[in-house]
Amino acid sequence: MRAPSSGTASTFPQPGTERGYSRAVQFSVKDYRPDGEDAAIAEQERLRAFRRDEPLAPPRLVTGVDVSYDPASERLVAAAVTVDVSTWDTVEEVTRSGTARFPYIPGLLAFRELPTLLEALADLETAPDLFVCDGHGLAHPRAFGLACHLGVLLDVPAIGVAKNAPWPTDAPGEERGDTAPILHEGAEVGRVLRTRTSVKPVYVSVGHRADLDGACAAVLELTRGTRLPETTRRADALSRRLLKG
DNA sequence: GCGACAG
DNA sequence: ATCTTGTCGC
Repeated sequence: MRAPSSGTASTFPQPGTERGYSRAVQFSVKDYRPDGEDAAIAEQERLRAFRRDEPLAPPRLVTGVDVSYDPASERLVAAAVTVDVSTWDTVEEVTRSGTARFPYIPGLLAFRELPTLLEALADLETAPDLFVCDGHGLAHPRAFGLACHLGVLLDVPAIGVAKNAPWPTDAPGEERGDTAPILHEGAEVGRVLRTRTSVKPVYVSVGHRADLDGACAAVLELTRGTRLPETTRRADALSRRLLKG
């Protein structure tokens, strides 16, 4: 499917059409901020048509993204860390500091974090095989969480790994690797995945250009002895270190 | 009306 | 998201 012709006065980016800002992600956006909650929801529903499913091959370069926030200053710091899964080395880091211009509203997290995050990602020099987001993808009330949003705007493979459930789910078994489905109207839109035996599971869902089996396999690969993916941990550490330090 | 609600 | 250290257990 192609981007819709902009006959209206939409200032929103057309997926996959932006060029020149970054060699890696080829996307630019100065101020991606809908005017209110209804407009934000409409934007999610507009972009949802561009989301695609694709088999995800075992990735070598994986980029974890995360955003830290300081309520006092209303300052955001976004970080992205690319890890070479074959060596466990960090091969690239980018960060960006910004100001919160959209409130945190459950279901609309992307509008708060994406502007700063996209600016950080524009500095990436190497395109990874997969982006791992700190939040949901398809396991979202409108089936368009942060991982879908980021994936579609940049037209890159992306998955969501959240620390909390989007809605009540069954619990997986206690062993690492055990899963339970995240169901929405009978369809499996994500998976509760136990990444460490007897430790609270994570919530995995596809964002864009990935499949759930491949997503879960990648997450298990990235969680050797930790609950959260190594990519997420490094991005989190980097963003909060910059926020404070 | 009230509470819950990815980060 | 953030406020916050050590501590118990595998």
